[in-house]
Amino acid sequence: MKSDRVSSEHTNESANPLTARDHPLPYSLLLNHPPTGSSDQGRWEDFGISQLPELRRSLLNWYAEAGRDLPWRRTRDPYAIWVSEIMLQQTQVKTVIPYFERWLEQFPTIASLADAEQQQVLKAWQGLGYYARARNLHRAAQLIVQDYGGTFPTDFETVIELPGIGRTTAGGILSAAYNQPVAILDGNVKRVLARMIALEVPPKRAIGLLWQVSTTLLDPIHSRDFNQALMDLGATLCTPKNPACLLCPWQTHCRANQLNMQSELPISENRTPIPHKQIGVAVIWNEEHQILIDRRRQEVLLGGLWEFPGGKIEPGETVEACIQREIQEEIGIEIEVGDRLITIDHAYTHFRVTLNVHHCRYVSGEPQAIECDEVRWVTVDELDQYPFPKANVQIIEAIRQL
DNA sequence: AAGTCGTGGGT
DNA sequence: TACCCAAGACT
Repeated sequence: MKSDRVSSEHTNESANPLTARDHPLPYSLLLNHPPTGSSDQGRWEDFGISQLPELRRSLLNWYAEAGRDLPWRRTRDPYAIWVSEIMLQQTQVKTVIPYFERWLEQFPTIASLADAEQQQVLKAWQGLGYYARARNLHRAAQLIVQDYGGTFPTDFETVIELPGIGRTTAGGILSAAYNQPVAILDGNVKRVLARMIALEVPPKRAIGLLWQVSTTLLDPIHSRDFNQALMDLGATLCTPKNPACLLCPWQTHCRANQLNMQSELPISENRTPIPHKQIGVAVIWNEEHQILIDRRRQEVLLGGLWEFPGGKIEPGETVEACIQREIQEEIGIEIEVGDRLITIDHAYTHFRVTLNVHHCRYVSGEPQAIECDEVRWVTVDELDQYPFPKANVQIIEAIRQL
């Protein structure tokens, strides 16, 4: 276990002045039972001054025993911690670790990242998803070099202005790198706190309240460890399904556990069904046995990545007709649509697609970047050098197996 | 201020 | 299978 678990370079208690009693919870947000008599233990209002030391102590003690040993916890380099925080957005720890290790070898400093080409950066990010994170990380590195001499800033107001860094990520970086008492509210913390106070609305509907709770609970001395501990608690014990309440340091303080409602909380929003789109995709061969690929525009889904051109199949349209039309509209060339290469089903967050991929033969015209940033003829061996989204990597694999 | 933005893991 | 969810930010 780490020896520096309890650190104290930052001792500014006044930075965390809020107490629960300064911000009483509206009764409407509490789950059953009015706050009357002596039977109202566990209400959020009761996490006042007297409760806070015990809550903080018990969590920190648990963390010292059960906290995870993660690569980015072995450093205080704000750049490395920043990279980890960005990669970890909406992404599981297990997925991030290999990307994180490779990233720091390839881009060991802010300056080295700032100097890199965007294509290099996206290639290193390939497979992680949410590619705006990589584009913003790259842009922010260049801003830090330009405006702050390549040194990561230390004040919250400056950090949160950087592209890709919101309130939670700023708090995560500043507490982890400098032990500053800045609260966080990520998915883990939302779930833990929603259960602690038995929040009776979906966390999305009570963001302000949850920030208050996180800020109030935060240990002003051991801020780094406290925030890390809170996230570990959510990731390892206070899990979405089957939380291990018997092992939880806050078991006796948790209102959800008191009410035996830990499996019902937090309340989730009902989602609207997602659409399913049929897409025609062209693998266009020329007489030199090269393939035509295009680079997607920066702002759109998968912005900056390369793809095999194509588009949505209109109602009543055949796959072949769609491909021929899309290539004429988007690239400005004539092709002949041939055999089917592969069919790929892929699920994004807000829709599903079926890629109907066909071999095509180039016929005439000069390829133009009409609805993309760039088009290029490449050999099969050169495809590796370009960043592609996952569904297109599957197409490349199918091509290689020809 | 609801929609948008990827992919992998777990059930 | 299909669905949920993950160290959220941006528009």
